[in-house]
Amino acid sequence: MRTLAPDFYARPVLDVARELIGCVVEHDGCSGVIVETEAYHESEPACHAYAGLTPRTEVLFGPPGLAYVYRSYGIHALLNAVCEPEGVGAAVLIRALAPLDGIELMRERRGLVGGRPARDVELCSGPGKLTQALGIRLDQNGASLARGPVRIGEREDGWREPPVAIGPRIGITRAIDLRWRFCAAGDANVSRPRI
DNA sequence: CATGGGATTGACT
DNA sequence: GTCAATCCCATGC
Repeated sequence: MRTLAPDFYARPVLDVARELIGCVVEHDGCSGVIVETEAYHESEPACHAYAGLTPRTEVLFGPPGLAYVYRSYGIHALLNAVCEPEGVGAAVLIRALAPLDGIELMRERRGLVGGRPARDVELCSGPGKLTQALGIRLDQNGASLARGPVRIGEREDGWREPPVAIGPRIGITRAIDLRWRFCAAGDANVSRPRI
């Protein structure tokens, strides 16, 4: 896989969020196609960087192309790609994948869902699910997305990106009017609520 | 130093 | 539809 260079991320976060749809995330024997993203920027209060430069947000303000991984609700690790030039706090949250390789390993990592093994569409259809399925943990915070262990790259098999649907971001309480969520239209792996 | 909220999920009514 | 699980860290006293 040809991984995306830091230049790709050193641009307006909305452009990167849209263009990451259709790219591939790879980690520890598993991979999937990105079908849902959200953009976050220091200028709006739903972004962690809105609070300024703190130990928590240090990576967000760092160079583009790094992984920003943080714990959500005390339980889930959420994967973001740091964007915009160094010094600007912005990132794209990876919210859902279409499973590609290592599906049985993903199923093992996801464990039982409703008392039975997860169906394919339950493996990566949410930001906490996909990190669990790929084995991405907090210790990957600050790592390079070009060099790994978590890598993001372009597909080389001629797959065409579907139309992208746009809507408001999910699960936040502030800046809920911004339509900064991007989904591969009609893809079954997009999390709820669907646009 | 204590407290409280959050970019979620899964189980249950 | 409701609700608990559970951790990091920002905030305030």
